[in-house]
Amino acid sequence: MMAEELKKSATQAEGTKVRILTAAEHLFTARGFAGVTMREVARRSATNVASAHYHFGSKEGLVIEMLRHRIAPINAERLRLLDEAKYQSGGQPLEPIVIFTSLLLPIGQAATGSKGPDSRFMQLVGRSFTEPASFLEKVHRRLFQELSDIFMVELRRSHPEAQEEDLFWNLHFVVATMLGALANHRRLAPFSGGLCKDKDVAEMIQRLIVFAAGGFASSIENIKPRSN
Amino acid sequence: MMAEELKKSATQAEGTKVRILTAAEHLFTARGFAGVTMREVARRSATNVASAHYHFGSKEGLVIEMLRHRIAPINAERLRLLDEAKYQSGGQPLEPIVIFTSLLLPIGQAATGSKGPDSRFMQLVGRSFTEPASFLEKVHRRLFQELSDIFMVELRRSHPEAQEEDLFWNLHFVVATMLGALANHRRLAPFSGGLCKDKDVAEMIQRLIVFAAGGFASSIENIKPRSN
DNA sequence: CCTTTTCTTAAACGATCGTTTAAAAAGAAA
DNA sequence: TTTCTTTTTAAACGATCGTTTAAGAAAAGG
Repeated sequence: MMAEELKKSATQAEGTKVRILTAAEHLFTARGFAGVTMREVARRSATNVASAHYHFGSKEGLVIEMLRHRIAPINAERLRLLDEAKYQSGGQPLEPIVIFTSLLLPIGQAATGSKGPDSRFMQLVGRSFTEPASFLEKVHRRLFQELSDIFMVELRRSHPEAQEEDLFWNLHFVVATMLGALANHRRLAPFSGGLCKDKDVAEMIQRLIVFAAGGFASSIENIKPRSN
Repeated sequence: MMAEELKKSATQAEGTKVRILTAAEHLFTARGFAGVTMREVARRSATNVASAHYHFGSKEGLVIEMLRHRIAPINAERLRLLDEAKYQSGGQPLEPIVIFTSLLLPIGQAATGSKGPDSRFMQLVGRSFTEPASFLEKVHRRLFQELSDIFMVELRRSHPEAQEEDLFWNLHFVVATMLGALANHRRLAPFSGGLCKDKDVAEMIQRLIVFAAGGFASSIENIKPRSN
């Protein structure tokens, strides 16, 4: 190989990796990690089973890379929105609803991508938290620990008098609400008798932000009333 | 067989069914539906693979029966608490937090069962909503449709002026929060740096009820302010 | 050109899956 | 006991899994 590691290396084989990743994403989304075989991934990406092992080492490696490949841009957008809000507030603590908007909006945008309503990918992300596969814990820590810390700092700035424990619990609940709503939406919507439409993910995100901010405010205030 | 179908039939074989169900619950909880083999269930329950097929027909049948066997009592307790609240209110519409307490408390009690903190079973319930297996949708409808309708009636009585769509969306979010919090707790708690303890499920449920009620109230009021 | 590394492929390996078969064991009814 | 049904068991069936091997094709470097 050439010594210039910095070059994009979009030369060859990179196309194969992307094809495999895309096929894997669609298949894992539809049928789960354990429900998809490497042979199906190979067939859908028009490659070979050994090729996927060559590029990703194992099925686990493929799952990890697929998640990272998709989630990293979403997290980048989250941090961008948060920085933007911090800049606009001019050093003042952010309102919780602004913080949660930065956290929730990008995942909604990702769910309403150009290529149709691929809201099912959100089900895959939610699933990655409930799947028993232990190797996912490392992925989650690598993908979300830093993000969690950064948002926690803003939450603390907006509620300097709150107990650390309460802030954690309620951020925890906000994330759980987001994961639960996005992951379970397709299964929960039918219970509304068709009133919760499957398509309009954007509307759901807006409602979700209001709900999460309301739950957070209610909990913080009920436990330790604001004094300022 | 005898003609008395009403007899409890606790005679024989019933013990085998229970042993298989218990073993299946523990294994499915630890490693998911696709991650557990019928041979493992047979070994753990000290039976034979063919025995499980004799009693439950298939692996799907075993999963369905295991879920029903566990969730049915929880739903019964939910309805009992709701009836009790309705009786005590004397015909007055119930406060949303009372409705949500009836909905959320029983699942917390089930998670703090006598045999140690089997909070992992809640992860299994949450997983059953994100798993791709389509046969689960029928189970969910059978187990939760009636419950959903009953709780929806009480929500409507407590908010007669709200739009049907808004009520559905926010009940939807409450359930999603519950599922998300219970299912993801073990994966989310580490992000708090150990502040969210794994053991105290009861405390989490109490916080969850406050959070859910607050989110619900905030959403309903923001969309259509109460006039009475 | 030739050499070396990177990538792709067909074929096979060993293991394990859900399910079924057929016969023996256990229980209930007579 | 004898007869009939219900339950348990060992063994096997056919299919499919993730992974590896080994050889060839393609690309890169000289």
